[in-house]
Amino acid sequence: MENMDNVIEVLRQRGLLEATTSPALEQEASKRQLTVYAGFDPTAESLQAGNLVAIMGLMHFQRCGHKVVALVGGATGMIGDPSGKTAERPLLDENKVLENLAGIRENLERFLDFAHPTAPAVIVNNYDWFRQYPFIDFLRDVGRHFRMGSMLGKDSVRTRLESESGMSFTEFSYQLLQAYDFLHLYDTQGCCVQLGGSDQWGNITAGTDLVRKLRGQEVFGVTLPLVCDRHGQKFGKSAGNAIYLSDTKTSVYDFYQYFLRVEDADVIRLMRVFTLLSEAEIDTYVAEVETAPERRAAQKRLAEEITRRVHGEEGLLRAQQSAAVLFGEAMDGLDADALLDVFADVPSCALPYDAIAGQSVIVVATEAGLCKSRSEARRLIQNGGLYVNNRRVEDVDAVVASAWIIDRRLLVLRSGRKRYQLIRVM
RNA sequence: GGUGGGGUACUCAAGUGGACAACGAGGGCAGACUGUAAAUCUGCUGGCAUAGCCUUCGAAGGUUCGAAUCCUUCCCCCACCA
Repeated sequence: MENMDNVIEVLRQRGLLEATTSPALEQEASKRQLTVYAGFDPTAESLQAGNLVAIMGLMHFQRCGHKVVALVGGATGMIGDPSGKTAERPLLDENKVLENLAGIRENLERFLDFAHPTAPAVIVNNYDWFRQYPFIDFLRDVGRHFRMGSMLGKDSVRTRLESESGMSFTEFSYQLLQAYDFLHLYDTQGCCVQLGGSDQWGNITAGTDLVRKLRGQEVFGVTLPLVCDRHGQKFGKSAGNAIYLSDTKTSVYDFYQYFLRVEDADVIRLMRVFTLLSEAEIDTYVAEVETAPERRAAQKRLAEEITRRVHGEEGLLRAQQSAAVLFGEAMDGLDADALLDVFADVPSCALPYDAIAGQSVIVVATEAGLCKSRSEARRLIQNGGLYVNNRRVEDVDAVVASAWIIDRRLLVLRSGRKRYQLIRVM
């Protein structure tokens, strides 16, 4: 073990511990190497910032010398977890799940060591053990051990039954599937801890109960707090869109910017949760936020740490360069080559020259994807929020002059103070 | 299967024959102020060739000069009963 710290204590210090099923877990954690698992839904080809909490949880376990298993819910993802949701969601099909699995593995490799000599991380897909499990057998082997009383008592079930939309049997069965996951991992991997968000409590205890009944062994559950901003909004959403870990879904630039824009009131807590910085170091940022909040030193460090972790040193550097140019000195002196280089990760699109020069700004902004519709572009200009090459567009009927196109190759559009969209001329 | 209630825009939620592209709230976007922060104030928030036109109120038909509103059938949800 590279690090003999007690993982439960570490989680507690970092504000990552919500609850455990038993205080005995803390003693176990310092006595022996445990195997812990956390589940991830393969709803997209990439995990989201919201998944970072669970990922960090696993990472701390591994750093404290424990074995970690990332379970990708190929089967359960086809069902849909009702926890924390007010409505059933669309079911995934099998091929899509397998596709997504590959992307999720890439995300996780940034945080977990899959080649560790004594405590390697592994990924499993629960579709592998559910695919061939006949329904009747499952009901006889597993279903028998679930009592209606406790199933109906779960928060996730109760709130849904009380809601207007109700709940389908499919969703109701979800807790059996997740409980069986735990049993399966206990049998095959010796897994004795499940990690999850606080909304997973019901599903986790379903698993610990099942293992106790069938194997007579105590296994543990750990829940992590739901990370919200100070307004109670779930972390990891920007304008309603999720922030993804893959640069194909969320550009490195946007990813970096998301963390850079974190409020003062949230930044320290997020640092504890999402970085490995020591408490002493974080303390220096506490002082910074107190005395010189306008420097945004803590935000910069947070964005730096997490972007480096997810996108590597290269990605971080480009995101920082882009930010320096866009929000710092004017871009006037720079030619297209320099700009394109610096803005490699800023959202951009490519359009033919004729689709830009001589076209109205409204059309170009829409074609470039900055605005969803021409009406929206028109409104944006009327509100004084549309910029071309950092110059505000005053006239709704303005036309893009060919002279605006930098080196005949690049046009910089901006909505408001901070949303940029580059157009590369083909 | 029966009875009753319900399905309206991103969400919640008004509207029960014309003044409805549809009140209000939240969210979102933009402007001012700032520190790429928060709070506050202001404007916008279906589409388009924007003083006009087109498409939308679960779906499809119908009545009417005119429907989110009335009728018919169908789909889905909720509650109680069986």
